[in-house]
Amino acid sequence: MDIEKKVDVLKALADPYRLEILEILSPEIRCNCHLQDRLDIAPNLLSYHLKVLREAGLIEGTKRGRWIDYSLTSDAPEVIAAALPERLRP
Amino acid sequence: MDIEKKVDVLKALADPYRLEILEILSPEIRCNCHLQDRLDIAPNLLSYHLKVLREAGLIEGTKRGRWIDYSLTSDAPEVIAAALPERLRP
DNA sequence: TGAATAGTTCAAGAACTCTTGTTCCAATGG
DNA sequence: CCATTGGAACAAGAGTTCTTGAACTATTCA
Repeated sequence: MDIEKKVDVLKALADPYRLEILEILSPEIRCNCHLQDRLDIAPNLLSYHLKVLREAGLIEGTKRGRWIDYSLTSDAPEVIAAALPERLRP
Repeated sequence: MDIEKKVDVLKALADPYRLEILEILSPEIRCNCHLQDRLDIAPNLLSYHLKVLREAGLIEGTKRGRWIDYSLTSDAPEVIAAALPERLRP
């Protein structure tokens, strides 16, 4: 993974809303509406943060009628591990 | 670890210079002058980035005459692990 | 079909971080 | 002691990112 990409992933993680979204999504798939209920955040702002996470390759969404089900990507843990300095991976 | 502190740690990681500093320091202690040689960066800017890493608890420096030896803190790996979403720790 | 709703996208401003230039402090060595 | 050197601290500007408000698209349901 090149350094630009590493920085993108780490920047995507480095925000309170986005960390909380990842915590919510980490045990299970959740629709956007569920995130909306839990986060006390404007809809368009939630949308923005979801986009940042999507572009970093950490989450993905599949449309279901009016809603979108978001989940972690299967390789999110690897993506995060690869972004950390080599000898500092926990 | 509270969420503000997690964000601070992740922000500290999310910069190309700082990632490189951590890579350089991860196998061994290095004086500031060595970092200066390797990084092609203004001295005061290096100083700024070292300060960010220091305040995040990832590195520490001990003065040796005119130079400062920087090293990773012993709990840097734990600090990083604690900053990541619980189920996403690699 | 047409109104209402869920979500996204765009643009502008606020807030923050990075970078640069300058100044300051402490240690070295003549 | 005084000039020099390495590093840190501060302030101002540039560049990013976050937040807000408005407009837009797609789906649902009367």
